[in-house]
Amino acid sequence: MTTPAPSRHVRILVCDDHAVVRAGLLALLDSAPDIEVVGEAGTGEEALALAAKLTPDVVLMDLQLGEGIDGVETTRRLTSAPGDRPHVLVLTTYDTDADITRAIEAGATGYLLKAERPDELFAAIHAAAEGRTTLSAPVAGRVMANLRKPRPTLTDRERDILTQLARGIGNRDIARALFISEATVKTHLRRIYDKLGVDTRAGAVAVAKERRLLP
Amino acid sequence: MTTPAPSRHVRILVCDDHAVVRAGLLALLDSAPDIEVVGEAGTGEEALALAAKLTPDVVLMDLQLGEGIDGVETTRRLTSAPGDRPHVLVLTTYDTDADITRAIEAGATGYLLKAERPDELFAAIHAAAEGRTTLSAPVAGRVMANLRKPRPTLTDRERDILTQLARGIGNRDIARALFISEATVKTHLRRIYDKLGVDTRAGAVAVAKERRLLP
DNA sequence: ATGGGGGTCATCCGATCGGTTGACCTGCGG
DNA sequence: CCGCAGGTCAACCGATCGGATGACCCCCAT
Repeated sequence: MTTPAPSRHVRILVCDDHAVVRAGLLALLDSAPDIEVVGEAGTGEEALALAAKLTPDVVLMDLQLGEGIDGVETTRRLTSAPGDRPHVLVLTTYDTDADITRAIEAGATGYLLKAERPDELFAAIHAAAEGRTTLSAPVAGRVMANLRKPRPTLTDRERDILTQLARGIGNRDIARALFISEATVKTHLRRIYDKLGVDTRAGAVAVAKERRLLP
Repeated sequence: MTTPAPSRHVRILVCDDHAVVRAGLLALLDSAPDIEVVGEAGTGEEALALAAKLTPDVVLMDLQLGEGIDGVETTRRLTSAPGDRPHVLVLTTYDTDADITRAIEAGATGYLLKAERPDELFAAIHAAAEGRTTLSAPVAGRVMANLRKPRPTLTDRERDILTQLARGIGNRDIARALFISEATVKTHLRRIYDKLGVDTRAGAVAVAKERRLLP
C-alpha cells in the first residue's frame, strides 16, 4: 500500500472571499506543476455555479465567506449535488471543534489550516483528488481529543446494564438477558443515574453516548 | 504556526511480538539521526516494565501482541500510569474501525499503518514526541467516515422534541418547554420512534446520538 | 380545489418506570 | 478480623410512558 504516489494532473477551484488570499493561492499553486487552477470564486453561490460548469476535481474552500451562504453550506451542496461531485478540501484559519465537525459532516474530504506548509497543501490537494483524507496536525489532534474524553467510573455490571439500556430494552428483559432479577436491574440503574447525574433512562443513554462509555 | 520543525532528539521504545519486525524497525530507525531506540519489548508486560525503567519519549506499539495483554491494554496502562507518561504511537497492520477507536480511547497519540512510508514514520515519531497526532491517510479516512454517516430525515419539530428527550426530560416538561400540549409531544414521539426504528425513549436517544442527529 | 405533509390536540388504559428502604452474600485489603 | 465495594434481591406506590384512534388546522404543490 501507499505507493510512491502517482501524482496525476488535478484541476481545482479556489473559493475564498478575500481576493488577496485567492491571488496568493493562485501564485503558490502555480508553482505546482500537477495542479491547475481552473477557476476562482469569491462567494458560495459563485462556487456552486462554477463547480457545476467547470467540474473541478477539488474545491479549495474557505469556511468564512462573508456575504451569502457560508463555506459549510457550500460544501454540503457541492458534495450532495447530483453528478460529478468535486472533493472539497477545507482551507481555513481556524481549528475550532465546531468548525471542524460541521465541515466534516457537510462532506469535506480534508481540513487544512492556512498556516500549513505549501508542500503539505500540494500533497493534500492530490490526496483529496483521490478522495483520501488529509488533516492538519492540530485538526487531527482535536478530532482525537473528542474521541477520547474522560469517562466516569462505572463497574462492569453497570456497563452491562447500560449497554442493554442503550438498546431501549425494558427492565424485565434486561433482567432476563443478564440472568438477574428485575429488582437488581433497578438497583443498578439507580447507581448509574447517580454516577451520570441524571434521573431517567433517556438521560443516562445520552450521557453514556456523549462520553463514549459504550462499545 | 507549523514552523520548519525543530526535530529534537527522541528516545523510543519498540513493542512488537515479532522479532523480525523489531529488527526491521531497529534497522530502519537507525537511519534516522534524531531517533534513538532505547529498548525493545516482545510483550505488553515487558513494554510496561521497560517503559517505567527507561522513560522513553515515545512507545511504538503494535496492537497484536500474541501472548499476555494486548496492545490496546498496554497503551491504556502506559498512558494512565503515574509520572512521566510516554506518548504511544500505534504502528500496526490493520485499520479496522474497532482497532482504531479502541486505540484512540486507550490514549494513543497517533495511529500509523506498517505500510506507511519510512519518512512518514520518522515524522510521526517526532510529532508524537511533542504530543501531536499523526494518522495514516486510511485511518484519517475512517475516522472521518464515522463522523459523517447518513442521517434520517426528521422534521424540525421532531428534532426539538428529540433534543429535550436527550436531556432526560419527561413529556410534561417537554410540552411546557415547547409550549405545546403533552398529547402533541406523544404524537411526535411516536413518529420519531417510527423513523428511528425504536420503541422507547432510551432507544431513540441512543440512535440519535449514534447518527449525530443532535447538536 | 384537492390532497398531502407537518403540526397540533384529546382520551383511554395497561404496562413500565422511578423512588425508597432494607437486606444478604462475596471478595479484597487493612 | 472487620469493613467496604460490588452485586444480588424484595415489596410497595405513585408517576410516567407507550399504544391506539380520531380529529382539526395551515401551507403549499399539483
